[in-house]
Amino acid sequence: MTESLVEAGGSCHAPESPAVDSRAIATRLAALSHPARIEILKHLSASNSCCCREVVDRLDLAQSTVSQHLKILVEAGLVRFEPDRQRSRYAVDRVALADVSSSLSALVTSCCSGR
Amino acid sequence: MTESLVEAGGSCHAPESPAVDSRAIATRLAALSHPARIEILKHLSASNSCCCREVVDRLDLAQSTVSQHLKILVEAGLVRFEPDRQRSRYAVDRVALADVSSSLSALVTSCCSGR
DNA sequence: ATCGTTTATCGCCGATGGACGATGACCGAA
DNA sequence: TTCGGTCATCGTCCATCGGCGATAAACGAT
Repeated sequence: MTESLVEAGGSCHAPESPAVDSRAIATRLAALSHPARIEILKHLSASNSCCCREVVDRLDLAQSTVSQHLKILVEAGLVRFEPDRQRSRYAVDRVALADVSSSLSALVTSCCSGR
Repeated sequence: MTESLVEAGGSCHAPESPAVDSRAIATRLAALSHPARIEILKHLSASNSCCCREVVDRLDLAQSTVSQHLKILVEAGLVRFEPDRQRSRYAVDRVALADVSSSLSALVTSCCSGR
């Protein structure tokens, strides 16, 4: 299912090719490291169609703030953006989200079996 | 300002939700959302005993910077700290690390099946 | 046409993060 | 003792984040 980036069993690891790209995973985790964005993700996944306004109604944040958070999530590749006529539609990219999770899982696995 | 996002400790509702605490997971992911800290985790897991100096030698960062990152990881509960006489010993808390991973996994799962 | 709604973006500001050097404390060795 | 090495913390600087209001653009409805 996931890419086999982690060496299994072997204790030799390449010096310059890390099992997980620290910068890549840190960037995506940064997009997730805000409670409002987690809430947004949960709400997006709970309803099929989400416009910005809908999220604004749920969270107690200004519209501009929510729009900013949505933009961060889109730029991180975790949320897909589809400009409807008037209302933008936002939807969780479940594949990308699962990929982040598996990346972190790979990091943890490599940290736990790294010795 | 963000009180309405999460009711901390409140167990009055969320009867079937898998209790994905947005603030808790965001905090721990924040500790992981920096490439230097990911690198530190990888180095800590690769060697059984790691003092601060050892990490400084590998990463191209000042000693004070590395010490700060280590402190952040310790405060997040991801790294255990054991003051030796002269050299502090840092070690990955593999259980805590696995817990973060499973928390994110739970969030992703709830986002993917949350409809 | 105007009005109302939704959205993205801009500017601003306070708070935080991340980097560094300098400093002092601690400890082992000479 | 002194010297060298290690470490945590302090202060400073700069960049970014996170919040808001205001604004303009786009669109539907009237």
